[in-house]
Amino acid sequence: MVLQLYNTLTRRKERFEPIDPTNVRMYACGPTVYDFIHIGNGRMLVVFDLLFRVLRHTFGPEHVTYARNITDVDDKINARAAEEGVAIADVTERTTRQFHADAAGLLCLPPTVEPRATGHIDEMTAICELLVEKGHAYVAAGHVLFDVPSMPDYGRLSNRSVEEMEAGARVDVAPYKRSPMDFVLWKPSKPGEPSWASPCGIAEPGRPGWHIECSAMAGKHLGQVFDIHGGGIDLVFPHHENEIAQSRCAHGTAVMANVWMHNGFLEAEAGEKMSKSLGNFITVRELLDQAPGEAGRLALLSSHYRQPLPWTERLVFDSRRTLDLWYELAADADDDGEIAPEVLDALLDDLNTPRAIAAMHVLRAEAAKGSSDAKASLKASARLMGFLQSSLETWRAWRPAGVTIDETRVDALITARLEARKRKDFAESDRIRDELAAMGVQLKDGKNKETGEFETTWETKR
RNA sequence: GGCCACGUGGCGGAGUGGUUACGCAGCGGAUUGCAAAUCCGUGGACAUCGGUUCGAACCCGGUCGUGGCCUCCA
Repeated sequence: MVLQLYNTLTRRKERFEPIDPTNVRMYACGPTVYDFIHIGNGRMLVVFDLLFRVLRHTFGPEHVTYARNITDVDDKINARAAEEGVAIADVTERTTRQFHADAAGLLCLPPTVEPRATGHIDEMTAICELLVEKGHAYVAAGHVLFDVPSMPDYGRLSNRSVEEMEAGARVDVAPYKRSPMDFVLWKPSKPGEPSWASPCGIAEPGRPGWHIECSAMAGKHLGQVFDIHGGGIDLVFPHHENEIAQSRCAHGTAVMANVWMHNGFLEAEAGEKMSKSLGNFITVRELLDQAPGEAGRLALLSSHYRQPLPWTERLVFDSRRTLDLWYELAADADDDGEIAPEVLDALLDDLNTPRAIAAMHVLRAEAAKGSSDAKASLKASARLMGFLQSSLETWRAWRPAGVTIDETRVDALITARLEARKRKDFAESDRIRDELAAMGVQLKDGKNKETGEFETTWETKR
């Protein structure tokens, strides 16, 4: 089985052929750092992290370069800083720290490189110069604007023609634009806004437009043409379309990236897109407060990445239960198990995570019946996908944010209950169980697998 | 208005021209002092109408419905 990926550019699933198998290069559009990310951003992180892991497995960990940028210059950041009365850098640094914690919380590996927009201003102005030089951009009223009609196949990624877009255009047409679809590469800064020396002979200082930072960073870290570019489906137009326009016209290449991948949306209740502007979102931080990160990760991978994913508390709950079973079983599994072919095949088939997870359920059942091969395979397969990343003890010790339980007291009560049970004093035994329940502790009676002895474990109520 | 997805059992969710997806819930059983947890087993589906085909949930067309993009957005 070879890796196949769905390519937005061709609207087909295609066999993945890297430009250079010793250096497979992928780029994903990371966050604009002005606030906590929400779980839709989390889905993108997890999906491309999984792809990163699959590529590393296929081509070797040292043969994959994953660039995921941080956009730290943007109007929303400026607005947030003004609102809080703090320096812009305070907002971007704090939010970047939060973002790193959230990404790690969802078990995402750090990308190979994590470029920041503000560190690539020179590359951005260079692209502006190049585009003006080549007749694909022009200067007007202190702006550098991309000249959309100068690019014959503009709109190929989103499958729309300039005429169509103009027909339904809701964009404000600034008077200095030659064509309504032209977009900003560089714009003047107002006093108090971050600013840099402008390119193309513009005297006033300015700042970059929205799309140019990705062209600059991808070009610098991955080259003029690279393998995979990803992001949320809402980025297809205009963001990725414009990135493509800038990069291809500046570099004179036929493509910017060979494969374009886009993940679908999370849906809030009523099948509505979850988004910041609608306000119907929950943050990754809130998710990580109420469930272990791996449960959130499993929930985010529970439908195929291109499909919409209805988000419910139930989904997170079920995901956590599933992981409970995997953790319990894998605890004493061999570390050198084989990744199950069914799991790997599913992942290689355009990251078919629901199929991979179904295969894991089958392995789990076999492992539960006593197959040590299945058990080791379950562990290896789960690890490939970014699960079972901690010990059983750590997994069990997870607590929701704000919940503190006096474990010494819990242990004492459990011991007292076991003694009461031995005396067949079930009234007392049940009373203690109720007392623990009131503390938010759920008891689980069972038999020790090895000794066969009766034993009681516990967890926080869910 | 233009472009693009999607419509599978109570819920979630893969798949696909002819054979079990899978999970949760339900039901039955095992276990348990009783629960919970766990384990085993099990019923139940392919929006609608036509067409192609020996055979379609899967291909084609119409209809109905839902959602997304076209503006900041993962």
